[in-house]
Amino acid sequence: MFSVSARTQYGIRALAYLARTPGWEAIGAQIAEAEGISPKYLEGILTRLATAGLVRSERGKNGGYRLAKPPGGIVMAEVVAALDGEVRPVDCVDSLGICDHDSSCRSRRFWIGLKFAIDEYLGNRTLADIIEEGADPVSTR
Amino acid sequence: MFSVSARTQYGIRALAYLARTPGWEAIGAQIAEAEGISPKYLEGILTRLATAGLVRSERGKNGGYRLAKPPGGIVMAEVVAALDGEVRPVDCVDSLGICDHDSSCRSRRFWIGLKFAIDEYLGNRTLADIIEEGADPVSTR
DNA sequence: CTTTTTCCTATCGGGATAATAGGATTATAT
DNA sequence: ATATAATCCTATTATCCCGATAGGAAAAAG
Repeated sequence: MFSVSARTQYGIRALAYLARTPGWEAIGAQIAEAEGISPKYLEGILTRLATAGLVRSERGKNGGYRLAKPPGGIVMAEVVAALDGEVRPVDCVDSLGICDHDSSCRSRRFWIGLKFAIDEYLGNRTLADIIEEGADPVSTR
Repeated sequence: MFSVSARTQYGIRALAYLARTPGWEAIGAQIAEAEGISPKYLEGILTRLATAGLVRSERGKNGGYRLAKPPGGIVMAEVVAALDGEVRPVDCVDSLGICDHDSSCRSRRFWIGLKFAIDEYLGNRTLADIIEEGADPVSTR
């Protein structure tokens, strides 16, 4: 339940690799090789991350990918949204009129509450929390 | 992302129906009819809920299903686990040795943290929170 | 012993995911 | 210019899971 796609896991690995790399830049093949990800599949992942503004890409010789911001500015909620879409336990979380029991639906509020809980967690962690050594992420709050 | 299966949504509807029913008992066909769920598919759902001890079933004439406990005792975390399994963002949350970067893996802790956040939310809501009218669930805590 | 109900097993179609392939585009360097 | 090295784009495939369906077996009541 609530399992994360390989795409998202690959994406986080790629971002973490970039964050560890001098200048935060590398070429796709290099990331794929180092992280053991299918190069062609990784391409699509990096494209999504670039579209979301988390990564910058440059084509042609001497091209490659680099983090668009420092790791502390890359919020995990954005990463997840870029790769697997917004957190949406049920379809009616953001659009009404899907079922006939409209806005008084109790379970809808239940799922919206879950969405908030997840979004709050993901919104308060950054790539820096993932790559840094030491205590648990944001344990100091 | 993090979408809930139709199975779980159906299951919650069925539980809510039982909770609203006098004596908390009804037959499968009746629930399916009232909630607009495929009867045969609902069978499997109710079987799962019965196996998990959330619902009691009785076969034969005058048989049917009933809640095994009062709605306030049916924790949503159990419901979700019975229908879609435990919350497990990544496979390595409860078993090590899946990847080679064992227990020092930072992203593993990240996902475990997310699991805890979800489990805490689901563990603090019951069926009673879903069926009752009024304010948001557990807003009084 | 008939009826009513849950239980068990098997199958099927659709959709998404992960992966692969081939080429088109862009930019650098020589 | 031209070769090279990289991202970008589009399409295809294989596989798995889910939602749904079907047919019957088992059990309990009357």
